[in-house]
Amino acid sequence: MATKVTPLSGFPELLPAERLLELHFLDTIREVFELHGFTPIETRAVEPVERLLGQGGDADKEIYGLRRLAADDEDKGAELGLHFDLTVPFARYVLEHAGKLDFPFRRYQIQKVWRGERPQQGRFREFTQADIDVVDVGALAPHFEAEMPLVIAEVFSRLPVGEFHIQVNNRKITEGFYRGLGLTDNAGTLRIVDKLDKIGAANVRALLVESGATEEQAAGCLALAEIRSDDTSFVDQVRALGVDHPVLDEGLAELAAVIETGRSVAPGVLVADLRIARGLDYYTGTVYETQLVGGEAWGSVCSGGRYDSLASDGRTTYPGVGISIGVSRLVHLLIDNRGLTTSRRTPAAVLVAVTDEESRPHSTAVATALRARGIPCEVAPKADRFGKQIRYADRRGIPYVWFPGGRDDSGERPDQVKDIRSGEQVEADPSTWVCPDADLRPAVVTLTR
RNA sequence: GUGGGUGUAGCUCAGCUGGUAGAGCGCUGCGUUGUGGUCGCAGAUGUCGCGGGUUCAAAUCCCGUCACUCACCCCA
Repeated sequence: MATKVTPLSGFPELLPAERLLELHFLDTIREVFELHGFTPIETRAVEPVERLLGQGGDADKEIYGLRRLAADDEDKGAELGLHFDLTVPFARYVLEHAGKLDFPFRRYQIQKVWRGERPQQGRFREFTQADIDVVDVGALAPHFEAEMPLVIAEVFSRLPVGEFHIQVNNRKITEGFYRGLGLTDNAGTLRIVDKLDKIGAANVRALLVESGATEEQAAGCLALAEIRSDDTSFVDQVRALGVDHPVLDEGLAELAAVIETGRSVAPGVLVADLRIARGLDYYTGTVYETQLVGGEAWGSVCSGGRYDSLASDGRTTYPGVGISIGVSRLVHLLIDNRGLTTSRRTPAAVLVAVTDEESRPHSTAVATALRARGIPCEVAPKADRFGKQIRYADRRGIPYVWFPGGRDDSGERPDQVKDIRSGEQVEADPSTWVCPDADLRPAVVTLTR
């Protein structure tokens, strides 16, 4: 069947060089997560739809349903859906395996997730997230809320992402403030205020009034949303607005603690920003959002928050806090906007040339010797003219070509290896030859355009 | 789901008010009997998204459809 192949919207695929770049990111993320003692798990791709919809029950989460094509109408069973994040499956996992886990339980999880929303720049239907979470039994110590973004900051400091800001807010601040103002539709208000960056203060004010707020209440919401600071001075700024509510007090204290810890451990990374509201609806306290400086149009590349009642079996509640790197969005942003890629489109550092098919075993032996010492290499597929074999390497970005020696009229000739970037060619022995560490793996590079 | 834009060579695109398909890059070969990149010469490649309509004639005009894309919603 010769059907035309076309891309599937929202299901991106990378070419080899970019996939190598993504793997570099994934390797770095995993390494830092493990350095911080997070333990790996993987959950199945599907959950019962009922669980995915959760307590909220709002069906507009754009969940992909799953069913057997051969299933007939009677064959109902549990309805399954692909998970749309890693936190909900994790909460279920904790409940299911609580008896065998050690609390507080720190885990990391790097997997694909699916959302049926309309794709756009940086928004896919299938994408990879890298999550860390900590859950405990009954109560969760607040210092974990400061730890999460600091781990992320360490990940990002090892990746070529440039400058970034992790913005932190606390849902109790907005909720307490709105209630103190006399506004009851917390989620609705938050949603409108969240558009501030996009549509401006005047439009937000108009929308708030349209939704039933008074001019004074709208002004209050905007004033709160304007507040941001990289220290705890935001507390006084909020106090100055003259709104009082016990939930607001709680939120201010919690956020102040997070910012204070952040300041002492990694100055300049965390910013209290009282306008940020995004994130899933199960967050109950601290929420995080991360923007790359210059990449604001792509939205947050890393978000999360604290959830107090996501995992509960009725008797025991396991509160948690977590944060998730949007690996696909981050990598695509850097590829598309900053021309990031890798120095070659294969892991191979060396191409071992083949003189003629009779001597292919010699070339294979060279490759085996190199691999034994951790040097990635491949043997030329065809005993072409050396010019063509060099071009084969050049196309792929392989930096070295190995020429096997042998016997000719002038006697025994040693192996030689050529750096095809500089043209330098030297005699070499496959059991001792080394290349600079920088050449061993594909390097991250920026395309000059 | 709603609204806008776009579908022509592997890629980026040109092709006016209809006259039978082009450029650049890339690719293949040769100059260069085993050492590439530059340069020169030669060459290959298209159901012009799909279906229908108008017409002597459609990539071009009309209708439909599909896909991609941007925005809204929502979010990594």
